[in-house]
Amino acid sequence: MAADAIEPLGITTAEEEAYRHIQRALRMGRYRAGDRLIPEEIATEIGMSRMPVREAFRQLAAEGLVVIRPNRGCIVAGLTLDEIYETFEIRSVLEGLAVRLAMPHIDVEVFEELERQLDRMERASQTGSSDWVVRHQAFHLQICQLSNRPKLVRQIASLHVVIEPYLRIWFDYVDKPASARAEHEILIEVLRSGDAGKAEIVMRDHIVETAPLLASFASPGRR
Amino acid sequence: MAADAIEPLGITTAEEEAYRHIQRALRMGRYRAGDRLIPEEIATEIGMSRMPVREAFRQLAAEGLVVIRPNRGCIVAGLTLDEIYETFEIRSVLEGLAVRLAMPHIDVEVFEELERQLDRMERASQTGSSDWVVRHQAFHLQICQLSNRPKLVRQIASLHVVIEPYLRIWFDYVDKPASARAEHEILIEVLRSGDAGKAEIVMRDHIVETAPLLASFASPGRR
DNA sequence: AACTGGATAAGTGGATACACAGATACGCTT
DNA sequence: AAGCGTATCTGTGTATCCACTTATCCAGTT
Repeated sequence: MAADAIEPLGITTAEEEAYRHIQRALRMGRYRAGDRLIPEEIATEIGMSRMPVREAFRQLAAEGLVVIRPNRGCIVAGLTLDEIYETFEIRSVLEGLAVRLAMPHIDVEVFEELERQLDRMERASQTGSSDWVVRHQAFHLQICQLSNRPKLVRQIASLHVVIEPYLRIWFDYVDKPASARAEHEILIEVLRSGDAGKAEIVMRDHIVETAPLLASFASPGRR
Repeated sequence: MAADAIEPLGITTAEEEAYRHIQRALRMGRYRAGDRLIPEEIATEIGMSRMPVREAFRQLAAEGLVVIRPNRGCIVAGLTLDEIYETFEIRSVLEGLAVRLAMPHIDVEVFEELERQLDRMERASQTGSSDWVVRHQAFHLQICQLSNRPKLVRQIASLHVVIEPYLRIWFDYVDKPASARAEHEILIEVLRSGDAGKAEIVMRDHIVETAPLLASFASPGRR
């Protein structure tokens, strides 16, 4: 099929495309919290009608990236300070669980891969905020995925997306990957120890401790 | 306005109505896993067009209650045994977190209310499975809400909905509210102790321990 | 001058009709 | 009987229209 040549892997429905398009924009912080997302506008931007865009809105709303108010359209969700904390709290227990469950599936190759990830993270930190945030997420998800719990990983990934714009801002202001490297080395260290319970605690602490640092900076607009 | 008299609180858009309608049916176990949900059918059932139904599907899919496969429509999501376990694992850490954060907000009135809830649960257990499951969820959510973390409570509630049909089947087969009462009394007891860390552990154990009991019964169809 | 009220404009939510593509099922050919 | 092609069905996307809510603005009133 000719279509196959153009889109090699995966069927790209219009709704999927709209979803990806808007999500990318939100992750990159292109919109600010409270901005209205006009279906008409986005539809013409991607070259489709309003319906798939509306359906993409629903999906994004379910993930907490936007808020749909009846008859008043779709606005970009902004996290209050409390909500940022809350998100990190939730992340901490979910990723803590993930790392505990991952422990039995960890072998030597994993550590090599994680070290490589850390190197990539450090290199990316010199390139710019975007790359570092992406690599940082990849590092965390890499560990979580070893738990072999698809739904759990999915929820964690979803939370990462929600806080991504805030992480970017944070990075741009403080440029703090130096200590980040050390912190993540500690994570790998506890994985090496083989103590699942301890790993869970370390992961939880690691996550909640970064929350106040991040929250101390102005969030990209409030509700 | 006359409309106010008919619908006293909250604007009920058609999409909202479709969502509630389908969700209720799914919670009650009216459909079995793998059943196809035909937009046309449901639309005429509630008296609206297919469009709001389609959007309701999206929302339900985001919550994991249904699965939308491209060009192949919407089917009721079934949980495999592994997925039931996984859901309980996630619930355990989230509700554990909730109860830990709830601890500072607990006072005397709370215990009175929780005891009343337990009584209602026990009375409901004689009425039938439906009532007991609802009361049981209410009891858990009551505690979680004290954490004052809206997003966290929302996620927990969403997980409750997903496992609700399985809880109903479980109840119908074993009728075990007797030991359930004792277990939940223990929960209240640890809340009284004021030890947040201990409460978290007790809640986590309470939840994961019920999973294997529930999973030992046939789930309502598989994927 | 500030506040309230209504008129008007804009945008969302929903209905309907239609075109297209993928999936399933059936029947045909070999 | 197995493989293949076709037919039909259904889901997805587009276009258009309408109703209703919300938002804006201007004028009138106090």
